[in-house]
Amino acid sequence: MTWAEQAVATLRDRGYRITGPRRAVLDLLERAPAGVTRGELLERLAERGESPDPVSVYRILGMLEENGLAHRLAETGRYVHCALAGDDHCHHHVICRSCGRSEEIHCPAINDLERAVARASGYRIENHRLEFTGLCGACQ
Amino acid sequence: MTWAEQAVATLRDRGYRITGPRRAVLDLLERAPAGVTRGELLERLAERGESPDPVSVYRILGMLEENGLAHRLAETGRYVHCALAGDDHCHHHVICRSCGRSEEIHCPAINDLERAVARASGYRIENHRLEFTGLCGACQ
DNA sequence: CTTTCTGCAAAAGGTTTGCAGTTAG
DNA sequence: CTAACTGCAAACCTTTTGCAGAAAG
Repeated sequence: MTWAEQAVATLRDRGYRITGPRRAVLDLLERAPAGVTRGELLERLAERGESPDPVSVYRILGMLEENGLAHRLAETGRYVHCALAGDDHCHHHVICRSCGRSEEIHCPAINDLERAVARASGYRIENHRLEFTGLCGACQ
Repeated sequence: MTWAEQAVATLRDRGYRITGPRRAVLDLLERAPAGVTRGELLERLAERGESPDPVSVYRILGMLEENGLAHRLAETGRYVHCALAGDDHCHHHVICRSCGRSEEIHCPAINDLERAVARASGYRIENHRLEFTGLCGACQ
């Protein structure tokens, strides 16, 4: 079962309707190892012959983000799909500054860090966002 | 020596000119514990009777960011001033989702994490950005 | 059939660019 | 004095909003 298929199932479960534009965006997100900007998304959709309204693409991306299926990287502004890792879903990415490629990473160590930060700052921590930038294997 | 004074010295060292608008922005950044949006910056400048061109404020914020003196939080889009911690200058913040307040935090543990991530992903890591969100002491 | 989603038009907002005049050093 | 910075005007791009028609379930 591919990521896009799982995403479709998740959305259906939550009462969302599965439309052409939504399928297309999910599919493109799945195929884009470096993520995509909204503009690229529109271009690629056009290449395929599908041309949903730019406004719809906006709304779809927003909806996917709210549902934890997509994430916009702060560093580059590109959208990436998120692994469907249930509740331990979190925002950890490594991003290549040369080719833009990015990977979702798993780092349990962040929890210790979180606890330490909570203690030191007096904040009750609820969420976090972590992005590493550098060069991927191919670009070094 | 206040942060703004140090920042002025740093900029002068690097050949930048110290102008009215630049002083004003540095001063406001120093006084804003929750950071400021560009819009708020303009309002507060107006309240003080100074009214630099919005475009200049843009350019000043950009310049400060390039020089590691200010940082735009991805989570909120607010600008905060960065401690002048020489080369270990990095982007670690805790942000209160209720009042917007934020603190720069120091967490050496990130270096271990960075090494682990580099090993696991094959990327050569050069930089990172870490933001925790939650509730500050006063807002809990 | 009903509710949600899309497409379209238009507005609102944020950011960039180029250039002439001003000012810091 | 001279190079750097500001202010201004305009362009540009991104994002939002409202609404009527289409389509998913």
